[in-house]
Amino acid sequence: MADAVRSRTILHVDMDAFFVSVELRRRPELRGQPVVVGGTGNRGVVAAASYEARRYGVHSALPSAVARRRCPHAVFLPGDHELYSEVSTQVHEIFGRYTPLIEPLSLDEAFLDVSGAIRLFGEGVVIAQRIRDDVHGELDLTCSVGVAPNKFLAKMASVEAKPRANPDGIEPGAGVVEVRPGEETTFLHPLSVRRLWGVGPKTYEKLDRIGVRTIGDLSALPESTLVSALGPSSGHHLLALSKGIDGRPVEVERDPKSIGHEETYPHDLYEWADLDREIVRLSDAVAARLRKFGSGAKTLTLKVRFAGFRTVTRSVTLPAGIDTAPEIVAAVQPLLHALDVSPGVRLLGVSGSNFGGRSEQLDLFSAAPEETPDVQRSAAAIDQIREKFGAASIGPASSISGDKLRVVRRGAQQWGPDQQPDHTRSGDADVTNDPN
DNA sequence: TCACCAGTGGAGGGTTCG
DNA sequence: ATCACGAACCCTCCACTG
Repeated sequence: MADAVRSRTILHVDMDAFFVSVELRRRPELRGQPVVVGGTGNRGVVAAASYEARRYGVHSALPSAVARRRCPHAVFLPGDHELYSEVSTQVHEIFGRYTPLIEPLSLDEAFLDVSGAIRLFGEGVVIAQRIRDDVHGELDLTCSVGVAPNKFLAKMASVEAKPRANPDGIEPGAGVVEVRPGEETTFLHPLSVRRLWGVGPKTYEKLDRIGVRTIGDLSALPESTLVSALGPSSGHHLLALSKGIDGRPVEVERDPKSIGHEETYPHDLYEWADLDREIVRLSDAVAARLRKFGSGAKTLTLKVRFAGFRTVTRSVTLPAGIDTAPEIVAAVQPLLHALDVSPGVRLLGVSGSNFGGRSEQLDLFSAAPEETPDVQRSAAAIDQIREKFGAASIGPASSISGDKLRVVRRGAQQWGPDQQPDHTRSGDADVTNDPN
């Protein structure tokens, strides 16, 4: 049983400015320039910034409008999620040469448990360097790698390994940084608590109020103090992290616990006709993904962000899981209609959780086709058509916009509404109904 | 019948992450 | 002076059950 606590070697691999770096492979003339990938519209955000752009204070999640002001001469690119996804798969293929224990964190980050690969390939830092060489040699991309006995420390180490941009210039990074067993506190304690996983602006504020600024400060606190400040779960967890303790395993496959879609509109919506149409679109998208996942959702949640940025959620839980658009609309639409939308709606979202129900029941009792309700049979037909002709080939009639006979789909908009062509003020509800 | 308790699950909001 | 999207997790309140 002592084997259960045998020490591990974990890598955290983080691609450098991933989306931008992928774009630069096909736009080499832009190398060395400030380049920004992300939402191009006024309500979008930055998804990735080149290190040249970071010198001007442009970083991911920054509103595009602010980025444009800080760095007007930057080249702004809309982003190509599908391409990044493909390249990410190629990067993971390289990881797979060294270990099957890969936990993707996002398209550009992953944890690797290489404990079992050391005898074959060498120490953690050796594997880390080989991965960097493979990625650079084969894909023309660079990455930074942290090596440590657990996930948390590996992640912290990879940040230290990264290049840094400041107004004066760009410092190249070390590429690989290792935190060896025994060095945990020396490495961690001088760093700001802000760097801890789970400490955002709000938690930092709370910690700052009780005089905690570095991870060392936090580690010296009695657990009871931290628990009363942050709650039992976070308190316990953060204290462990501050001591370099993190027992979470690298998890290869994690089933999602919710599936949802949300969208920010280029103009606020006021008309029920528009809102209902959007509810149908979002429900249809969620339903399709639920069916693909092979499970119904018992809890459906509606999310509404009003023009003033106030956000509310409303949810219902049904006795059985559902996975078709009409059923989801029926569950979610009344939630929306119970709200006062007169302030204007900036964002709508629909999501399903609490999985279970339909698919399993169908398996259990294997209903005869003629007993299958119409909604489910037509949903299956829709899935087949989309399989053959693409996702945009078919959609609910009520999601077709009035003026153009075209299924309204904006699946590509990942980082906010696209740049709007100067809008024709011809009877568009969201424009003409502005109360002012 | 009442007061209290523990456990559970829903609802709604908030925070954090990439 | 403007703030995406998708998801996970946490907290608090509340109703119900025994």
